[in-house]
Amino acid sequence: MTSRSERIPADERREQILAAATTVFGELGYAAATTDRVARAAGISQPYVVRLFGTKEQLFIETLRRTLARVLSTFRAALAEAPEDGDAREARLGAAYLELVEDRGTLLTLLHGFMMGPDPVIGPVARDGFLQVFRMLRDEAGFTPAQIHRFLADGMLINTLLASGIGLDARRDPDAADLMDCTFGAKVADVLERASA
Amino acid sequence: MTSRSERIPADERREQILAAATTVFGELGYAAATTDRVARAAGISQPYVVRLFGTKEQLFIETLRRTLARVLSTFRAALAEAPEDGDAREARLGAAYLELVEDRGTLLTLLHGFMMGPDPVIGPVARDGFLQVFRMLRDEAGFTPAQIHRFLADGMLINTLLASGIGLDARRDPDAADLMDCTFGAKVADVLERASA
DNA sequence: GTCTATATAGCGATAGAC
DNA sequence: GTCTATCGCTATATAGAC
Repeated sequence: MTSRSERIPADERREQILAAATTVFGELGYAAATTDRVARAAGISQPYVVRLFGTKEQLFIETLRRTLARVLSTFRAALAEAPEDGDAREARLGAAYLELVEDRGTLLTLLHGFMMGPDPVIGPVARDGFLQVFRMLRDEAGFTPAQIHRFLADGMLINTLLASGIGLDARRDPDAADLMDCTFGAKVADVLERASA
Repeated sequence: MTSRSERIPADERREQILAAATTVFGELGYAAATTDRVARAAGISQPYVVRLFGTKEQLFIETLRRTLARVLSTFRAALAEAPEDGDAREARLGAAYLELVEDRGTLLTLLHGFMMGPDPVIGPVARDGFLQVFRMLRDEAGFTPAQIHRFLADGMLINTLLASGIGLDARRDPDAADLMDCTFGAKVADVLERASA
């Protein structure tokens, strides 16, 4: 536990920072997150974060790209071991989505990116990411339009429930518990509740 | 076009500011929005905005409350003129949601509120708003759990598409157009596209 | 590869005049 | 009821030492 950080290869350090950034951006969003909080989460100084990524904006964009890559590779891994049957593939991808919920920061960073549509530089990057997911569902998963609709809509609802932290109220508030139950059933509600902690 | 604003009753002025704030917060989110931008949008000075609402945080909370009230009253108006049949009521509420899309700021401010779950003061307010919508669907609209699920999931997907501004790409990018089409069909895609401008 | 020190800018909030 | 002036804080980014 030295105050000065150990000397580490830049590549590895970048990865540590991106992991920390995923948590911080996911929690607070782009504007409210500070490079200093990312630095602390990564155990280094604030100027060094800026040094390695140029600007906060660049750091966010690379974080977005990283989270998107993680999402796509998780889906592709799920598809690789899924049967040909359409319904079974849909169920398998749904399960893959729940795996992603466990990481929390990944889905929340992505959602915060989508919310930045009006930003002239981040907006286009986020939209491109959205389209990559869409193309994967259409071309690689072979989903029908109805399946694509369901998958994206359910995904966005899960994202929002996760972001709002309603899962935390579920223990105290019967309505909150009922909401979680109505929308995704007890099993998924449980995953969301744990991920909200 | 005087540089100094006209003298107006505080109640009216508050309403102007809240309307401006709905646009600004919806566009930029809580953290990126500034009280100065809200002031300019309302045609008054920045300190006066703070004077009338105390803090930026309070302004956001009141804006959130106002947007929620608008959403609930729009839904209730739709239900009042809807038949008893469950499917027809669902369709009528869906149409009401599309009316809300026209205003853009309303739904986006609400969504930005949901994203602030971790914030110790705004988070609880946002979650409470979410639960109010849920209770309305369950107790007043009489929706089944499956209907509640569909309605909320579709709503969140619409919100996200709206926030990301993907509708704007649809003219240039065939995939973006296909995405809008797959998820909600040509008619809704058109509403979303116009609202993104 | 990493830090300390600091320049610089933007924003929320206060004071006080009109 | 509304403004101008301004304080004080926070945050990004730079400079330069080690």
